[in-house]
Amino acid sequence: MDSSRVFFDPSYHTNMLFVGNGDPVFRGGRSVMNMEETLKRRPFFSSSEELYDEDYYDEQLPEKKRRLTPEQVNMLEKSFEAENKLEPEQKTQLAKKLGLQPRQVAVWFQNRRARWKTKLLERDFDHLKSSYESLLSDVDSICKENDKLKAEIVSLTEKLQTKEVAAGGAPKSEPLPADVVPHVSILQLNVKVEDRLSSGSGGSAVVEEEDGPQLVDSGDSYLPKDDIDRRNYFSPVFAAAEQQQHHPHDDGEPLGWWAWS
DNA sequence: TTGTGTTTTATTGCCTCC
DNA sequence: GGAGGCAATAAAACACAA
Repeated sequence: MDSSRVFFDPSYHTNMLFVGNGDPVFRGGRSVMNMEETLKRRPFFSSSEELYDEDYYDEQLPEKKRRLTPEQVNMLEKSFEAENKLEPEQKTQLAKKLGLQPRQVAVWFQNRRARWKTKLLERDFDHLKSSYESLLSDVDSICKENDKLKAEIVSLTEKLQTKEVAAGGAPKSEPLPADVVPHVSILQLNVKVEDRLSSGSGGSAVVEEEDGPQLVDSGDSYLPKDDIDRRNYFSPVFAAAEQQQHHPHDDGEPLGWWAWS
């Protein structure tokens, strides 16, 4: 066999290519080539029919991975942008056009969908995290406001009592029981948070997106919209709010929702 | 140059759909 | 049951700091 012969391993279902001595055509380095260079250095790319030519096969040699050229990737990206799933006919056409095996095109799309999904999940994570942080900051300011109002109530009650005593006679009004005030504030908090979730501006982009649950590239998300009570996502916030009511000066990091198991 | 972390290409095994 | 999708994973290719 000609030692300079280029072939690929059919058992691998790819066009992994090696010269006859078993060395890959481009060993090491950064094999970023344009199509012209590719065709010069990869005779197997010159005709897609050759990819199916049994004479090109040699089953005994090891296989190596081969990166796609920027041109191939560009074309695949464009196809993916148009439609992220491949019809069989489109797969065959694309494979022919790019000088690849249909299997490679399918694999590329599969991996591309996986990368896309990862990106979406990362974005959802970021949105939820910032939404959570923003809610937490609301909780903080509401708690402060609550403390202020409680102090005001105490002060006004005292003033009232003083006036009643000064006017002669026993005070008619009793101070509010201490546990009443926190309940009021939690109620306020829930109302306010719900307002944020349902209002059109200022809150998380995730919960406010108008798209349905299906995954469409611009503005889609893995977060369900209508079918799940949104408060389920934020229930730990409410719990945190209540906890903060009871232990408002606890030090240390709040336990983020992303830390749940 | 080399060690190491990341990205890309490809396989495997399981699942669903027709 | 075959085709195609996905998750998990392997391993080559690549990037980059030391």
